[in-house]
Amino acid sequence: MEQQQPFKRQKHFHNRDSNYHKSYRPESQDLYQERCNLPIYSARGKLITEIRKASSSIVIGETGSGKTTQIPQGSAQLQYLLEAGVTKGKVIACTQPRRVAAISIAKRVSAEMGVDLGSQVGYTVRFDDTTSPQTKLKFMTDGMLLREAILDPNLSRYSVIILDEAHERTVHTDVLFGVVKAAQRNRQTDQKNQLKVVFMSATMDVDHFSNFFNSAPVLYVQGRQHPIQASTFEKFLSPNSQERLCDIFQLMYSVKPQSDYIYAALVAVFQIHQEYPANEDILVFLTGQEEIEGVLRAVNDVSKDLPSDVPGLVVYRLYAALPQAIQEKVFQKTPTGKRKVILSTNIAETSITIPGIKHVIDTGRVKAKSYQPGSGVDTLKVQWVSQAQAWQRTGRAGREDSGTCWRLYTEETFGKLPANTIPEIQRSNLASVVLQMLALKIKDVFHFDFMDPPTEESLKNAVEQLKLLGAVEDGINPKELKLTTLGKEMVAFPLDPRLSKVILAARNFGCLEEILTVVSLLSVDSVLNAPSSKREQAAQCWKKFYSTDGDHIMLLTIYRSFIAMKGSKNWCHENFVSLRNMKHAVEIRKQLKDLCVKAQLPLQSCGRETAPIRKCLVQGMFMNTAELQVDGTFMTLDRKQPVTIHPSSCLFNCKPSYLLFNELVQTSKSYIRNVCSVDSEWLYEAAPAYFRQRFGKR
DNA sequence: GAGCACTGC
Repeated sequence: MEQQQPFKRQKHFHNRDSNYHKSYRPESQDLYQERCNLPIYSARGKLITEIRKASSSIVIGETGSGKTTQIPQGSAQLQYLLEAGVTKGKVIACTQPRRVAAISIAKRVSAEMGVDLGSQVGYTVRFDDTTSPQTKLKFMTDGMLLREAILDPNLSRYSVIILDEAHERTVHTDVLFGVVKAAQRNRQTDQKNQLKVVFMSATMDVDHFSNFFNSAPVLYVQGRQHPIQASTFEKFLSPNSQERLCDIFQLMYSVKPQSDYIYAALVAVFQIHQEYPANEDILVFLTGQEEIEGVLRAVNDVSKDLPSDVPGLVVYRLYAALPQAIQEKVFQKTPTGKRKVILSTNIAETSITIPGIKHVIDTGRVKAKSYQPGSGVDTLKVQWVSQAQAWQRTGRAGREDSGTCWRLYTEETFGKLPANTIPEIQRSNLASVVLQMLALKIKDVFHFDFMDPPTEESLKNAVEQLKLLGAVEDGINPKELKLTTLGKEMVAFPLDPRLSKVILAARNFGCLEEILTVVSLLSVDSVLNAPSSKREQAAQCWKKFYSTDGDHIMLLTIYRSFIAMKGSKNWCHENFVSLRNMKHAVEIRKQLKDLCVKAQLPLQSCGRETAPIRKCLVQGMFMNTAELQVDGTFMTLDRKQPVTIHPSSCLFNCKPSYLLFNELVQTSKSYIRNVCSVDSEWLYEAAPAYFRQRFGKR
């Protein structure tokens, strides 16, 4: 029996971390028993032996199989055995796509091993590092490991690298795939310095993974215990009670296509409500804030008219922009005799786990951003989910017990959905990725060993943008690229390269203090946030922050007021400013400021002047500019695309001759957000060649 | 006159 160690409470700046741990804080005396009950526990020894034999291996197992906590621990014990010989002094890294996961798993594993968090077991995430020189097992975000790789491309501190949740295919994990493969190859010749790699994933794309990793052996971990029975529903037909006693997971498809998935979701909620015991909670997947607010009203309206003998409903919303306190309500215990209904975006797919969900309603839709390298515009559209995503949603029901999942589309439709979601790297702007790759000494980015390569056009676009910024130039070999002095400086900042350039340009305009604030606020979700019921009042209130120079100056005013009010929660509340996002901006600003000090940039202020700030923004964002037309509309300078100032901007209804914008997103129209007015002279000064070539001499 | 999903350094 192992030693028990109570959980140490760690203080985090982000209070957003707290709710995720709620479902993950078992009593320590139950810990050992809980571990023994994990599907993986009995097979653990055998798995570790297999992992020990192969230089790379792939572990496949569903969420809840225990692989995330048990494999790193098993590897750590293996490490102790090997300590004397092969891997002395080296560390085992285990990466996660999300910081909350890295933190809570580190806490869990240190408790299971009976050691203090921060001693042999620790975690490293942005703004928070609990590791120490004794740390042997380190949980971290994938982005953090990628950052470390820039300083040490062979990852020589590590003996084993475990990439967990590899099926999620974040940009960071995808780049790491190639990086660890290269590091492993480079370290192969030295017997005492070899790197072992373990990829852990849910059951998808097994062959694809194994092919990429030189036919690495695939090890399976048993997952869900409930057999799944699929059937269809006509008019929300309920399965009979006899079947339900058989511990079978019911998967239901719609017989006919649903023309209105929102209406169908509403009907499904009330059908389940009438057919199933009131203590069984429902989770509904919808696409966005507005949709969720609408369904919330509708459910509440309908439930008012329910007969008095039908149990009541308690409806909760769940989406990322929702204030923390309201998000946490989904964890509240439902009053006896009432049913909990949660209306959620795909935040509940992976990021937040709500215990006790018995029924999932899947509309089959998701709102997703897509990027076309040709157009340079991001679009935000409601799309069909992939089959893998549908299964992920299904898996949110019946985690402790059997459950049901209602797919509001036909089995035929499901069959036609793409098997997997397109990896993020194939639908993102790669400027930042390419800059990082060059810093990792990957000179030929076009032939990098990607598991699923992005299009050549997309890579070319990124290189083009970096050249425009003066970060990258052609090497001696025409196929190879190299970083310029400026490019090397830009790599230090965890920002979009355009914003890194803006920060570095501030040294020439004497306004780094202001630029740090503006860039930090541009890096977080909108700090202006109001509940829909108080929209008018909020809009009126925000007018006192407005600037005729634009949103960037408005953001600066908000930040200054926030600091003057000493970060007062009340002030935020009264002014409809998001305290959570402001705190996040403060944290980012501190990190950026530290990096500036390291880079020896002078921390100067331009006082009340705004021109230096706007000139400085132009240095990095000159390609994101629009010109006023004779008819009063705006047109982007580079692609001559008609755009509209977003109504949330303080320059909405204003007509400056030239505008700089931070974002162009197509929803119902092509909107530019976060805009400020600039002088045409500044544009030519910032990028003479670019403007001369494109628009001719004035 | 619109309403932006999610994550990360």
